[in-house]
Amino acid sequence: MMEAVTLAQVAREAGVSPSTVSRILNGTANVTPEKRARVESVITRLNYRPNPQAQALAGGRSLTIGVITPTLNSTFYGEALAGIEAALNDTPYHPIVISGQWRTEREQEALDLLLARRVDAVIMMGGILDDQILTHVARRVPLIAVGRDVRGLDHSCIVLDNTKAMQQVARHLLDLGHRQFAYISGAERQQDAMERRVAFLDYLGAHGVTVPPELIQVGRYTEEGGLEAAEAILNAGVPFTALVCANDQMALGARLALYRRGVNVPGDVSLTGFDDVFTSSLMTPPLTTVRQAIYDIGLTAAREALNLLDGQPVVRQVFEPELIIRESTAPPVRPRPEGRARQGVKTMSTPDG
Amino acid sequence: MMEAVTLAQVAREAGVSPSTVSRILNGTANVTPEKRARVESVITRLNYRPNPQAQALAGGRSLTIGVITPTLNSTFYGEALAGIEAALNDTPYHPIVISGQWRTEREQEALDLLLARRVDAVIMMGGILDDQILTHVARRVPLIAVGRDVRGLDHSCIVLDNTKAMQQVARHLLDLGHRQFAYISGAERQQDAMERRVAFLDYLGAHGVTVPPELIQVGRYTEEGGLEAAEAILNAGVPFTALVCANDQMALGARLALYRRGVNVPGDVSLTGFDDVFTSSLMTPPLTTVRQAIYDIGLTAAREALNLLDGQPVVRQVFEPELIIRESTAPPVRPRPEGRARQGVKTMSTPDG
DNA sequence: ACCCATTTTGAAAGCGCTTTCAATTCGACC
DNA sequence: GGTCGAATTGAAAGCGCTTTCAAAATGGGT
Repeated sequence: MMEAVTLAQVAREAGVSPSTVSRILNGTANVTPEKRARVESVITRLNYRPNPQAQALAGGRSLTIGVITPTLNSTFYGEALAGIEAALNDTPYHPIVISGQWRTEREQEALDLLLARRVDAVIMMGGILDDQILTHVARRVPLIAVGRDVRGLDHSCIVLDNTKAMQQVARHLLDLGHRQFAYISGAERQQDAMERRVAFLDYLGAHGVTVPPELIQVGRYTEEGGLEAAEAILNAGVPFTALVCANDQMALGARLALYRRGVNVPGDVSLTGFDDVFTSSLMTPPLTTVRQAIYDIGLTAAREALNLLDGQPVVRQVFEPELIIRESTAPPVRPRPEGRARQGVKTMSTPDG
Repeated sequence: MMEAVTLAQVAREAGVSPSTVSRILNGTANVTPEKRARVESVITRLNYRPNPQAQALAGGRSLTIGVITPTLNSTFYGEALAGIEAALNDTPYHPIVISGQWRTEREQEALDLLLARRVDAVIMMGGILDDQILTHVARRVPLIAVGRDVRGLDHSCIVLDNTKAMQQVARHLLDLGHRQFAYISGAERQQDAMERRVAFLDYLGAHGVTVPPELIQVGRYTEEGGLEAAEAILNAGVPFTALVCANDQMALGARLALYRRGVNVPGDVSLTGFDDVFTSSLMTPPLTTVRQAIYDIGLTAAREALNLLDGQPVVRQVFEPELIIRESTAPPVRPRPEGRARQGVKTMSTPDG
């Protein structure tokens, strides 16, 4: 709808060859200051902006970085995206985001699409695609994995120390005096879900506490999943004083389940999450959780991707978790006799005293 | 890192000219079935995928659609993005998203970037950029505005009937018996924030109810803003039984402020939001709000953009709001004597209060 | 069988840029 | 002042595709 200015026009206008303009644009070679000034003034006068498609074609680089996120409408991954965007902001690169929907075939499609688009690098956030496929892709294009370990791509992984994180949660609750726990896990095929569950149960075990199998439920990392899992746990009829969730979203769902049963948080049950999604600080009560510096993780991921592109060495990054204690956890106060609760309300009972 | 297959290779392999392959790819002209079959088999055998950059350069279209969203980590806009992604999914087009951060200069940058990237169309979600700038841009590239009216671009706007929506909220609360209201507004420079506030106050006024100015606060559409606004309202010392928020995010913040003051929802105060963000159904208590079919709005926006690209006529779309009554609203039971709220006491409301 | 109007096809010219490669200019030095 | 190496510049060949344009193949009619 409007003729765009081309490099050739700039060159003509400035009385130099296209090559020279290109060199100035890319800093590829020395140019007389006088000519440089001339060209630059023409560029601003004409408001010239190089055509990325042409640059991509001629330069063999698309100047785009593909990002695969599990979902677009999540506060958690959204913040990672914000970090990536910020990191790329003053580089010539640009993110191009596709969601994988937690589905293998969708992730595969996304990957194919990105490769077809000739992205210069790929950032894979989470995801359930096989390590094997990822290592294979990594041979074609620089790849950074976020929130998961990929066998054979150790350097390009950015992960959180899930084990340490869960140990902090467990210790916090143990310190408060809790001995009866329930646990809501993420989808088991996701690596970090496994890590978190194992870390939690092991730590408890090491301190002489075991969790009854009925009180361990899978919540698929979603709010609905957390809600259903919490209901299943409440229905089990086994007493517990602390409910630990493998992420904040499930904690939110669980919170509603507890609310509906009239279970007071943290009065009757202490509740914890994982991630420190922004809205967790606004829950009623604000949620005790483990902070993942997800924005920074996104930032780092993008920077690492750029390093990879530069041929610079990258190194596996492990982010340290930070326990954020808010108001959803408290000592297990009053022992509450079984069956005392209002009608229709399943009750928790007696902490060990 | 791996030699990509080119159209020329396919042509050679299939014993036809590049032009023919191109024609088959784009359906630009008839081709003998026999040749078509031959070429297609070669394409699948070689797993050929056209280079989008080359297509863009030669075809004059970049096959991308620029999307400007206020922020990347919002459930609300995230869902719109999901809708856009879905709509574009089986078209050759692809979204490229930039966030505007509610800042004029940032939005302008985003727009410039998209134009520099030669996007074929632009979808502008919300935003505070001048109508004038947008109409100007719209002359260069097809533009769809979401959630705002742009003077002179009526056809390309997709909006919600904010007035009707707020009237529904007001009526609902009025019907419940509320007469004393407080209101938390969005940032005033945003069009819909104005529309909602005016609609709400006017409707109330028409029914003989006025809202004291101290009970009208601006919350910038953010959670923190909502929290602060609610505190200001509580500090005003003027009694009210219903707190109406111009979006769900502010309602979430306000909820926390109420919780901290020991104000029971909906026992002491009824709370309403706007948007029906996914997590609103999981608040404690689940939030009464107005549903914007934001995913569908995203879907529609993308389709309209495609229509615009096809040169087809587009028409202004007005989405109908739907009041979603949940548990955060109830009749105003006990009149609350001034200043009764317990300092520092946190009470959860229970369902069957 | 022949002619002419259609279809189908291929050759070739770009799209806007980068990047050799070779030519030109410059400056330092003898 | 002339020579040589280094620095600067321009011509031209692509990058992988689309799209005229004209040539070749087809087929219907007589």
